[in-house]
Amino acid sequence: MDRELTDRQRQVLRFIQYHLQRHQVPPTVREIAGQFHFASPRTVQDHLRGLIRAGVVRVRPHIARGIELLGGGVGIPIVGRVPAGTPSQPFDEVEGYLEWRPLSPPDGQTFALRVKGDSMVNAGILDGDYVLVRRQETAEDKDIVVALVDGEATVKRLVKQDGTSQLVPENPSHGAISLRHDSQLVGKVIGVFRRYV
Amino acid sequence: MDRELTDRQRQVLRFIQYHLQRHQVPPTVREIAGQFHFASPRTVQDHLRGLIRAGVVRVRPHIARGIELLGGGVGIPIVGRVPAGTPSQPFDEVEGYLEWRPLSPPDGQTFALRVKGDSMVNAGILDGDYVLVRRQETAEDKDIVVALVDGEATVKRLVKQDGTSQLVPENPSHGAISLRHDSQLVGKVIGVFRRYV
DNA sequence: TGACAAGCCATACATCTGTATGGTACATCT
DNA sequence: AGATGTACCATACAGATGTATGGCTTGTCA
Repeated sequence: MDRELTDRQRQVLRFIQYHLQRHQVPPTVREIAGQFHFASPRTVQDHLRGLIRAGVVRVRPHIARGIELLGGGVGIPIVGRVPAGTPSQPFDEVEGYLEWRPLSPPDGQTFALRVKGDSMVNAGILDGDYVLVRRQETAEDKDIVVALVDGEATVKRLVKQDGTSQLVPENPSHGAISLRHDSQLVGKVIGVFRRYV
Repeated sequence: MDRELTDRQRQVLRFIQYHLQRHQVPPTVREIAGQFHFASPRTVQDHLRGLIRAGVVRVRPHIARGIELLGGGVGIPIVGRVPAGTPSQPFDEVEGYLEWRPLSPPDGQTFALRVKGDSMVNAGILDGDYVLVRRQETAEDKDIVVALVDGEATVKRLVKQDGTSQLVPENPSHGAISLRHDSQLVGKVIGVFRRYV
């Protein structure tokens, strides 16, 4: 698997990406056929098989609109060079797609949490930011984690030293909290998202 | 339209959101019925009609999996209280869904850019972060913007004062750049995304 | 008490949809 | 010359799917 895509296959893949962005659902086999003026659904099957072999797509069998994109493509295009002039099709300078579906595999173990307070400002996590958290009960030294302290969820950096664990803020005006047995680790912060109104 | 949702309707909506996150596609009418142990697809139709009247959902007629969420819901669930115990069904404590589809309407005016340098650290934008940019040629005072300076894209805060415009970094060790006519404003930063490996 | 809405059920049907069978045309590589 | 792979076509079919018709029950509100 993971072979090169042919031109046609790339076109089909692009259309699937486009359809997903536009309609929130992948196209049916016949909708793809319609787009490319294929007279037979079989033709689409062939191309899909190619995409599957290349490892960029999965198809849930016997399920309507069962095409799933594996490599991403649902999101915001990441441009390499910023085109100065016309805001035309960015379709070509695109380096990839920024998305967080791969951050959230279909296991329900990823969630978002709104940050309260400024204890992590020096790590670039501000009040009101969203942190993306993957649920797990252990973490490495220096990981940024979410822990339950006195029933409240806090975001801190985990520092393991001499057999003890501490929740260390990234703000000189806050103190560290030693991770006691009653403080429970909820998960690891795998991303930060901030939105300007 | 835009009336209150009933409890049942809210549950159905939650399930649609959950299904979208999990499978990249909305559920079929019968998949919803299965989830709630409805014996008849008609029951789902009733609830869908309610959701349509409430304005939170659109249904593309006669199209498989034609349910479209209007208010968002494709993304990572934002939890209110962090459940300490079992990572069970997430779809009840969910406050909303973190997503950036609303940031990127299908007009191709939004793109992402990888930040180089630390000139905006004090605004919580670090080296390697992605900024989400909406293309526009003007911006307000205090907006964080992307501008082309000497052919390079930079992220700075725009400060308008006494009829002049300046690109001001959020880092004391960097200097401001006056926005000359040959420096071109590319767009406004509407979001920041950072991913921890 | 009666109107009304919410929530549910049973059944039916045309069409949509994934998938299979069995082909043709045209390049490329051996 | 033969094998191989890509790209396409015609047709068929079982099951999935949206949707309609016609009900039933329960609680609410006037």
